[in-house]
Amino acid sequence: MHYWLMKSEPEVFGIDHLAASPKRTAAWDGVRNYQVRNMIRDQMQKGDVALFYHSSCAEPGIVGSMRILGPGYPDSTAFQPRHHHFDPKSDPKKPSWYMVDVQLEKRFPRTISLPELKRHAALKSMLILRRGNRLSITPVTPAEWKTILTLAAS
DNA sequence: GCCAACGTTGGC
DNA sequence: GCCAACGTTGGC
Repeated sequence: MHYWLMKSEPEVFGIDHLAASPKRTAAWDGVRNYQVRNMIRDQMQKGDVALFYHSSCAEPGIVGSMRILGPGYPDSTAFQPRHHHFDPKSDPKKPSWYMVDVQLEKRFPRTISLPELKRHAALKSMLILRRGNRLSITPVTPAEWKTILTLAAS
């Protein structure tokens, strides 16, 4: 079992969108970075859990938690010419990109903001806080996960 | 809107 | 394989 943090812009796909999806479930598609692709394709599995992070918005921070419903599978949006995530170089017989199904577990009662994350010594190694980090999915340690759930409930 | 940081592309 | 140019991310 792995712990993850997954970033999304709330205006594009935020926690409200996931909450409003059928069964609070959606495909996390559109990943177009090889490091992130590798994590989805090679590591994600049913039973993993993930934090939902809002980026590029008024209050960046962690807003909830999700379940990973199964292993990664080919990202079909890469094959659709009119889709804005279309990638003509992705061959359906040898897909370049992968996505994963996620289900909203909990919307936190408050946003754990980026400045708050930075304040906690226990979180100082989080990859999301590393300068220049641009990966939309990053692994989280069990200790970080626990700390964040505690903060969310406080 | 600015800009630092990083990934990708493509000429050589 | 090098590396400059370019595009994207994301906080501020």
